[in-house]
Amino acid sequence: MALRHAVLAALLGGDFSGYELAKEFGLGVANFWHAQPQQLYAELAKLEAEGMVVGRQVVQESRPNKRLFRVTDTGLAELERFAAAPSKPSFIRDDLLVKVQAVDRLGTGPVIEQLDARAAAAEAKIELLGKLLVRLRGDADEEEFLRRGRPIGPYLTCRRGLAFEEEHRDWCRSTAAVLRERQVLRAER
Amino acid sequence: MALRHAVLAALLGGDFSGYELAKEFGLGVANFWHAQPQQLYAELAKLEAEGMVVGRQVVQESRPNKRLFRVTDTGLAELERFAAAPSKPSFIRDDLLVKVQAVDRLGTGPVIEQLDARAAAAEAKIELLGKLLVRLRGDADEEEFLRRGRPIGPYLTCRRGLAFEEEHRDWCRSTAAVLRERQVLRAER
DNA sequence: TCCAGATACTCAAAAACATGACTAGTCTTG
DNA sequence: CAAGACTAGTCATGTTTTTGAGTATCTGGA
Repeated sequence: MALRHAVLAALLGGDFSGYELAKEFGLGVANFWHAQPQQLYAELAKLEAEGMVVGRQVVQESRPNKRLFRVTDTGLAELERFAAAPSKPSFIRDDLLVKVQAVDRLGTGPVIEQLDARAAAAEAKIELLGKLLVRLRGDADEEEFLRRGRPIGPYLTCRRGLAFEEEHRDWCRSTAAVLRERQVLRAER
Repeated sequence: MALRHAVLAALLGGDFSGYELAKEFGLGVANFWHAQPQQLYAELAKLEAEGMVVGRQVVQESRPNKRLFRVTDTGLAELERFAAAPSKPSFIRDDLLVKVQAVDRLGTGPVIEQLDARAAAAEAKIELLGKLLVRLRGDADEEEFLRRGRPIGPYLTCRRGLAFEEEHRDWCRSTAAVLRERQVLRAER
């Protein structure tokens, strides 16, 4: 039920085509929701049918035409309703954690490799999000921006994404270190 | 495709019935996967049909009989295969973050309330996980347990869950504080 | 003694999410 | 100048996850 709201929330940041929206979902929006492009096209079509967004054709030369979508008052009202309704709790759901859970009975080599890869991926994302934060707040310093800057929503969700990635990286590193040390100890006996 | 592996990994910790497994999924396993009881019963039936687990009837007086499941060698081999395959990246997907994203154009009151509620829920879970960690490591101190304790898998995933909840709580608190301060500033103007 | 809650499951349906294949022109880079 | 990536989508199918309702017995507390 919430993909639609994620789309509406993303469209508050400007008018986007399905294609552009997909790119947003690859970066900023990825901090709170994840979806394939096909899903977005489908959802936009539904939202338009329900009057939550309106699309307008933009004719382009030298590349395919596109349809830009804008949130309507109906859509904004729906978001307002959604914001006041209770949220469901959020969980982690992660392949790699399943593997770590089972690590006592499994070969640890591949798991350690994947932990390293994940840590590196998280590190890259941290860099990216750091830059995104700077871009979002312009030339204000953070404290000042938090007090008065706009838009504040995307900034706050981005901070959450950043903290998540940092935590993720740290856990991957320390877990890989623990498993490595145990490998060494086992080899010694 | 990974629920089955989460079930297998959970069953490594001992033999469980569907009902007991559901309780595991409410606590320790919740740190890396989430599923409804109905899903678990269905998955266990499939896994049994495929020979990944075996069930045995346990007759009980004064309460319904149950079927305990154990992972077979086939199941363990499947876990091994899974552990060596590449993992998909993990994302956050959270209703509340969607609301925060849109907060510039919405009434902030309900969002702040929900942030407070979430922070409190996270705090409660932190307590719980703290206790679970102590129980898992017995009387060893943490450093020693990480080096030699067993089983280490559940301990490591539990640490991840704990770090996640702490980060979540902190973000909820600081975000609520930011939004409150901005409300005050807006009222003053 | 009644009622809520725990134990132990089952069945069915709907919603959400993921995957793969396809079209078709343009722009960039080696 | 060819290969590959980018723009801008569509269509179909399959899997996973969620939601709701139901059954039946037993225990513990007001």
